[in-house]
Amino acid sequence: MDAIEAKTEVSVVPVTNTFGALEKEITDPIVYQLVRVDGDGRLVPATQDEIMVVEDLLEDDKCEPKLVPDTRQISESCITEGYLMARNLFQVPEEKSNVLVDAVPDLGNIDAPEKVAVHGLNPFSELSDFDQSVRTETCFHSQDASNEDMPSTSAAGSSWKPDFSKLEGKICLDNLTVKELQETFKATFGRETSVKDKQWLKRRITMGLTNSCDFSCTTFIIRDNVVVKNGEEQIYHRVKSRISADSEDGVANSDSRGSLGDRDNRINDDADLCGEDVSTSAFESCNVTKDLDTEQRTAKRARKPTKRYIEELSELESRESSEKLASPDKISRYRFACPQTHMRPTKNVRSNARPLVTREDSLGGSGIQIPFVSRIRRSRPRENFMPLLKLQPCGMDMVTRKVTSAFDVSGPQEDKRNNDLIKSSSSPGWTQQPLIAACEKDDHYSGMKIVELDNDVEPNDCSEYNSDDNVVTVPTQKGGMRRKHHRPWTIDEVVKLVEGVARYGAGRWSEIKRLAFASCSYRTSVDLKDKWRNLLKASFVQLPAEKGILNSRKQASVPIPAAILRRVRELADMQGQFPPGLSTGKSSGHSSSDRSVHDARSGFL
DNA sequence: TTTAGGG
DNA sequence: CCCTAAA
Repeated sequence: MDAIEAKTEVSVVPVTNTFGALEKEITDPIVYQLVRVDGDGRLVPATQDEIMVVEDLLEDDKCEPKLVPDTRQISESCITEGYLMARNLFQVPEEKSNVLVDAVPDLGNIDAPEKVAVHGLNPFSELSDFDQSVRTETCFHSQDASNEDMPSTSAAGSSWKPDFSKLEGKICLDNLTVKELQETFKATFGRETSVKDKQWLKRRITMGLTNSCDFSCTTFIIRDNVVVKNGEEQIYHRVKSRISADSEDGVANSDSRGSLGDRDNRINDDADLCGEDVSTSAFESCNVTKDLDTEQRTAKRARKPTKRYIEELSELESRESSEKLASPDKISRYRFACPQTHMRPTKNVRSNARPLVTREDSLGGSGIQIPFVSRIRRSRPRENFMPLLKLQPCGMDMVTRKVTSAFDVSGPQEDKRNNDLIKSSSSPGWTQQPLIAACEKDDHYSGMKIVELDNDVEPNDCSEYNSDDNVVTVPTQKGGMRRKHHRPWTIDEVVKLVEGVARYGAGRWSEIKRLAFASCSYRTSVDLKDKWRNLLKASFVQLPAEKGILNSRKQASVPIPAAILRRVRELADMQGQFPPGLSTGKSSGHSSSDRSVHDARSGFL
């Protein structure tokens, strides 16, 4: 199980050559190669897809001194490389700060607070601002910041590692002076800083610690600008107010969501994430033997989904939300079938930021917070969606693909029902259809809204079906991009259609639809036309042999009563319609009785 | 937007 | 059923 899981992980580990280096890092003396940790611990070069995924991750961490998109991934690195975990002692080369700056060029950019302001959407900025106001008295200054400041003896150019083993008790960043913060900064990042901005320093340190592999390998965690030990955190957590706890979670999980928040400027309202999960996750992330349950919980820190993944899922859910508007009770059924996702509105502490909707996606066992991005691209979902996918079959994420296929379960069976013959109105299978259909999406549900009530014709009794008029379409993998769920025609509908044709004439499909099918919103005028065409064909095929054939062959669905077919042909004959190629002598041998009835009725034609 | 016809 | 041209 772990092996399987490991295969899907992508790790960024330092290597000594530039083989496979990401383009982004070409300028960096420290080169990272993207590898995948195989089940047996081997390092497998990453595929192009994985590289793209990681590139996505790196994009958001541009200003990060270290490439730590995910502690879990790093934990793999720890396992693989060993030295990462073993290395506890480190020295800050005080006079080598320039070298280090070179080694981590981006760090120079973040030195100035203004630079952060440019990036602006830093989750920690909100957190620290926020935390200050809710800071509790339990935060005490038990350590001198100089404890973190190590003597510097390391050689030039050697990779620097922070020493968290020196951390004992708690350190409340809020209580530190600027100087202490600067020293803490140095201990954390291994370089000096001249920034006087306490806020910025705290943010930086918090972020650095949170994103640090070495730190996550310790039993320390960060809570509310306070570095605490794992055990003590429990006690600490108890005295925290609820609202504060929310923000804490945001901090503790920021390595998995920080980049998201970075972009979206939000704070997660992680009400259901208990403190225990948070406190243990950091420790367990470096545990080699992880049972599945642990995996699930630590999955909170799983890798950030790709943009495309976010987009695709959001598109699905945007349709879900649309459907919610159209029919509130539909959503519950949909949920029943697809309980894995749920929307979660979150409030933003910042006044200048709009509330952002995220949802927790537990697909693939990873409860990743995914921002809900609404696609403003088009009013209607792209129709030629599948052709695009065909051009790029790898377009969808695996997870997304699973989602789509889940919607698609009814696809193969569809063809069985997809015949021109009409089911009897008492078809028992249909009443259960909505359960399946509820899981599918409809772009044309707008048709349901337009229910015209000028039903001056007859009391349409297709009402037994329009109670749940699921006009649903489903994006299919192959073939058509989306297909309306085949809705078998009932005899009632056929009769209405025939009568409608008789009254208004074949071709007036709009009229017939509006007047005779007012309550059957799922039948479009085109549907009527198509059905009539089929009826016509059927009638002319069956009529020559007529009466004998009707029920002789067992059809999957109930055949159209001969009487109806007869009338169809009469109408067709009368209106000059006849199936092309099947000329049965349009005005020749008819039963005169039928014709007379017909004449009387369609006199206005 | 509706109709007609092909797929 | 879907798509599209044509009106």
